Formats: sequence, C-alpha cells, structure tokens
Amino acid sequence: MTRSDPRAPAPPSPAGDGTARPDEERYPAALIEPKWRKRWDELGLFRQDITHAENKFYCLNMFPYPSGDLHVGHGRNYILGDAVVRQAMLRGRRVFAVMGWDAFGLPAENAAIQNKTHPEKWTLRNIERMRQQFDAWGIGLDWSREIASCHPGYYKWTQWLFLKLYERGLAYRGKAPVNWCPSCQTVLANEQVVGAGECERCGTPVIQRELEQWFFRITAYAERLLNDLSLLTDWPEKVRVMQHNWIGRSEGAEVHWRVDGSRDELITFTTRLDTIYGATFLVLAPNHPAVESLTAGNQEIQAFAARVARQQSDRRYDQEPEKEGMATGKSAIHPFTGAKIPIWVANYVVMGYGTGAVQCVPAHDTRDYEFAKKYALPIVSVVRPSETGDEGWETVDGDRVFVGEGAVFDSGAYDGLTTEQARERMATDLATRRLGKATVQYRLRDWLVSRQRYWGAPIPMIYCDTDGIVPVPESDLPVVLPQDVEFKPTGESPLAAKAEFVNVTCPKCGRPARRETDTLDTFVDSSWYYLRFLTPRDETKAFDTALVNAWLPVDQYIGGVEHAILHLLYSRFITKVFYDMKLVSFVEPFRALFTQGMITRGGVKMSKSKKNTVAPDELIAKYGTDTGRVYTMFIGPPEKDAEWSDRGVEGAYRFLNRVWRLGRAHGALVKESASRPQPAIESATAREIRHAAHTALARVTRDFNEFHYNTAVAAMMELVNTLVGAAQKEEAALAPGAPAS
RNA sequence: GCGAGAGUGGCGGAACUGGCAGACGCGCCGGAUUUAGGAUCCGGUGGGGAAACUCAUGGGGGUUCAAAUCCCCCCUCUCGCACCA
Repeated sequence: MTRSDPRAPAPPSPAGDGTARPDEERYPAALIEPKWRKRWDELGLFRQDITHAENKFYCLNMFPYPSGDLHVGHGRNYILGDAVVRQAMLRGRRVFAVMGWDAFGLPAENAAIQNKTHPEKWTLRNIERMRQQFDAWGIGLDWSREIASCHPGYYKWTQWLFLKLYERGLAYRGKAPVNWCPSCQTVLANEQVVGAGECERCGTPVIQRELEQWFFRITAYAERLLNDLSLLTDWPEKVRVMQHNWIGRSEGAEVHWRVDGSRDELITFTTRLDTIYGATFLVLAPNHPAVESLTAGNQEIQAFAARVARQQSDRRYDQEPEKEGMATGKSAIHPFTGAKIPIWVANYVVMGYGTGAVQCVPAHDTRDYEFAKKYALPIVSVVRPSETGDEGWETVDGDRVFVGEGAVFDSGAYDGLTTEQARERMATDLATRRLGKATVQYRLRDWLVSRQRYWGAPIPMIYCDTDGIVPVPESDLPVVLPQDVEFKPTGESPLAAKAEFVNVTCPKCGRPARRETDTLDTFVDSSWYYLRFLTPRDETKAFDTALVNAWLPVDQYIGGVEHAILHLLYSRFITKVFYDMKLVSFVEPFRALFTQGMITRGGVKMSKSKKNTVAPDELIAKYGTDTGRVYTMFIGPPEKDAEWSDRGVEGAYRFLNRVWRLGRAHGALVKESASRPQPAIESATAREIRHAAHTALARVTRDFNEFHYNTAVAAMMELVNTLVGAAQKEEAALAPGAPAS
C-alpha cells in the first residue's frame, strides 16, 4: 500500500498536470476503501437490534475453523455471503449477519505439540488474525455477537446439551472400535490413518480396538431426518440426495434362525424375504458376536475371521475384494422348511449394516451367487420372472442371475404369489410364529461423540463406584478444561493424566469418584451454534426460546459442500431434539442452503499444505479489496469449483478503473441531469444509455436472486462498456476536430 | 455397482419459459502512448470461404417452422456412497 509501489493506486491528479494522463488514472482503493469501512462501522450498519424481528433475514456462513491465515479460497465463502447480506439490506430486510469460531479440534492440539505452545493461545491468536482479515475484506458483520466454541461461556452450553440428551436417553455409553497405533499408543482420527492403514506419524499399521465411548442416538430420529428433507426445498438437490443416501432407509424383514443343536438364535435382515425358500446358507460378518461361540476352539476359522475383519475395517480398496469365506461347521434351522443350512463366515458381509448376518439366496442375488459358485454351495431358484426381457437380470462371470421381481415357486404355501405378496405374507406368518417380523433398516449409525483428546469440551460425566455413571449437575457447569496439561499423545485423553481434574466427589453420594476424561466431537459444538448468536453472552441459558423462534430458521446458510452430510445432519438432529423439548418451534434449522465451490490453483484445492494459496493481504495491497471481491464474484458459477487466475484479477482491476474514470469524467453530469426534467425528445445516445441501464438492472436483480454473481458482474461490465462508448461518441460530437487541452 | 451433476472457441464461462450460439473476462492480433519493454488506453478476435454464404454446442438418431436447450441410444469426465443383504 506504499506510494512507491508503481502498481499502487495512484493519487488522483484532477488537474491533469502531466504526472498521470487521465486515461491512466487509477482507482485509489487505499484511500476509499478504509474510509467506507470506517463509515459502516460508525453507522453500526451491521449491528442488529434483535427486539424487532419482522422482515428479518438471518444469513449465516458456516463458522470457520481458526486455522490461521485465510487465503482467497476462504474469501470466496464470505464474499458471497456478504453479497447476499448487502442485497437483503438494500431491499430493506432486517439483516442478521454474525461470525463465530469453530475453535476446538485436533489441529490446535497438533500445532501445540509441534510449536510447544498451548492450543488456546494458538487458537486465540489465529482468531485475532482472521478477524482482521475479515475486516480487510470488508465483510459486514455484527462483531458484538462473536462466539468461539472453545470459550467456557460457550462450551458450558455444549455440555448442557449433552446432559439434556442424556436425560432423554439420547446419549448412551457403548463399545466402539477406534483406530489405534500400537507404537504411538494413541487413538487416531480417520484422517490420521494414511496409505494402506498406517499411522500418519510413525508408519506402523493401525489396528482396531474396542473402547467404551459415548454415543448420541441419532438413529432414533432417522425417520424424521429423512422425511423432513422434503421440507428443504431451498436446499441443493445434491445435498438432499446425499443425506437421503446417508440415512439409507430400506424396508425388509428380520428372520430368526435357530442354531442346530443349540439354544442360540441368529437374526438376519433381508429385503427379499420372498426368496427365503431359495436360501441355501447363512453368512455372518467376521466380527459378528456369534462367531466366537459358534467356532469355539476352532483356531483356524477364528484367525480367518480376525484377518478378514481387519481388512474390512481398512476399506481402502478400489474394487471389491475377492469373496472369501469359511464354514463354521454349524447349521441353522430354516424357519419355513425346517431344513438345516450351513452357517458361514465371509468377508462380504459387514457388521455395520442390518444385523451383520444374512440369508443367502444364490439364485437371486449376485453376491451370493458368486460366493456359492466359488464354494460349490447349492443354488435353488424360487422366483420366476413375470415378464420376458432383460429386466431384472444381472450377469455374474458370464452367468445370468435373476434378481428382479416376479412370482414365487417351490415355496410351500406361498407358490404362485407375486414376490411382493410373498414378502408380506411371509412376514406376517413369521410374526405370528415369533420367528421374525417386517422391519425397517437404516444405514445411519449412532453418532460417536467421544474423543480421546484434550482440545474439546469435556464430557460432563462422573463415574462413581457406588452410583455408577452420574451426570455432572447443571449448576456445576461448565466442567472447565484445565490449562496446564501434557499434550504428548498417550492413548487416552491428556486429561486422564491430570489428577486434579480426574478426582472428584460423586454428586450423589459424596464419595471419591472419577471424571470422564474424553472430550466431545467438535461436531457437537457446531450442531447448535446458530442458536447462540442471539444471546451470545447469556450465562443463564443456552439460547432464548422467544428470540430464537423469532429469528430462526436461518434464512440463508452458506458453506462448503464438504459439510453436506455430517454437520448438516447433526444440526438438523439437534434442532429436532430441541423441538421435542419445546425449546424451539421449528423443526429445521436452515431454510435455504447454498454450497459454494472451492478455489483451485493448478487444478487442486487451495490450501496451506499444498502451498498454492494466494494471500489476500498482498492482493489487497496491490489492487484493493474491491478488485479481489469483484474478481471472486466473477470467477465462475459460485456453486462450482473455480481456478484462480492472476490475469483474471487484473481484468477485474481494469474494470474498476474503468468505472472510476467514467465516474470522474462524467459523474457531475449524471448528478446534474438527475435533477433536470426529462427532455421531451431524447437523443439517440440518451436512449441507448437508458436502455442499457434498465437491462443491466433487470439482469443484475435476477442474477442476484439466483446466486449468479458471475453473470451479474458481467452485466455491469456490459453497462460500463456501453457508457464508455456513449461518452466517447458525445465527446466526438461536441468537439469535432478540436482536441481538448 | 448405485445416485447426482457436467460435456459449448485457445481458456474460464454466457444463452431467462425451445427463438440471432459464443454475453462478460482471460489470452491472442492490430493501433495509440513509450527510447525500448512492461503497464495503460482504443479496436478486432469460433472454423472454412474472395464473397454471397457455409459448418459448428461430446457422438449418433428423432420431434419441431426453429434444438446447446425436448425425446431415445452411446461415449467421456467430476463428485458422493459403496459387498446396503
């Protein structure tokens, strides 16, 4: 921003004294932009009096993780959001635009280990830095409402949320596998497992370990989360579909199979109960709980199951692996025929879906067919296609397998029924005999919220030898994260090594007890933050029901598509829980959603680790904020990824200079003519200008409503081109052959 | 494999409900300015043709007075999920 930089905006020289030719005059961004930012601040333009909510417009960008310097890729999100905010404001909406920080999480902890600083210090410094950058970008925000999820005044209420879920039976403790590095003795997040399942730090193969962990029972809300997607008409179709698939509802039936020669029972889930007369074997997932008892003493098969289970958990293959299995030697009793069919363990059934046990009908399922062929298991057809043709036929290794619908045969009392009728009847009959029933399965799993990490909200629970699991009383919140802990990864939360933290008296019996030392997943922090901005400093409650009901749902939510599933699903879930608690009156937190694309450079996402970022500070120093903003808007369709181009930036800069020169040369005229009555007969040029202005107006309005900022900028460029052309024509007409100066 | 989206100049991309394909920008070419280069400003710029014209929106068919846009078949790419029982 120094004057000596030849590219810096030159000071205006209206006298045309020879230091700068009029056609070279630059837009003096360094003078103008700070002036206006100061003015907005003085006016309190973005401060909102929340006591009035009529005509409200709550616009929210997904709050960022304070990772340090922002680059122009981040800038795109906030510049788009700012455009939405300013348009709404100009249209007289009561705008609510706020910013916060998703400030807990692993990177802060890693940075702390690396730089020997405290995560909090690192985080707060980054926040400070990023706040300045937002300001330099001219993003209009009500900073008096800023929140940070790592602040005790905030996470107190994250902990409160946990207690509320616990009270309602929606938070529970259960076993779950974690990624474990045997060498580092630590739990690893999925993203710390690299290559073919190795520890990011030391390269040791990562193993799975079962730990007691906390879960949120989001599956209890699966049906509503699915159904209410239909309310979200202003969400991108893509995101709705992703959520739909993630929840993954399928209707089918549970079938109980008695294990021959034992009192044990296996439960399978199938969507094709109608084919059960064709079931010639059962397959269990390698980590199915029954595997151990069924194969007691058989080391070979247990080793096989363990190996295959590990392979499954890696899930780092491009194609499906070759199907592999071993017979357990045990059989199950077919609930309809009484036949004994063998029970196998195989790698193509996973524990994470259904019951982890399936009936196998090789004649009507491609996977079962493939497996049956390999191990020479019987293949029994029971469905006859209702129509001829290729409908419902699949090809496996050159063989044709019918997986479609039709009529069943060789199926006892059900012969002749359509597959659909057979499914219904069979389910009813199973239910009567208490051997099964029609059920609905979801792919969605419960939300594992425990993290064996330091930098997060402590889970407000206490373990007492007498009273068991005891929640921390609400009046004792927040459970404050202690400052001085050792961050060395040890395998459990660093909090566990902190005696002053761990040792506590039981709130029930007063005897010595231990605190939970795990912290909450940061997605818990972000699952409710949009409710906090209305009353960011309230120490008496998480949010104010009346205010929240007046100002929410968020009218426009903006963020990256990378949050299309988890963050949005969790927020929707928590909102529904609050709805059930009668704390909010709406069932969906975000009325409209816009997911913008990333900025790439050299074809890859702009990121610090890729070393392909463009620093906004340099950009602003060289061209000014508005150049960056115009370019960012113009770079391409906002919902798509866009490649950064330094040449493109210069184009935006040229455009702004054109506007500047046009204004300086003709601004006075415009002002004057505005107060003059419209002449009865317009000149051709005047008509051309009027037409261009109205066209631009219409297009920009339409484009803004549809997030087409790239074409809105183009429309304004066109208008300016027309005006410059018109000005030249007029000058030529006024001074024929008489050069000025 | 399933689902979603996309294929238009040298490049990013426009084209509202079927109505002049290529807006706008980058690049390139020419001009002005400059000792020169850069920067800046002005103009030109899909292919072929001297021209009238003509050919062009991944490929092939179709509907229509009229198709980038609608229908059918095929190809390619991107993203998401993935042995979902």
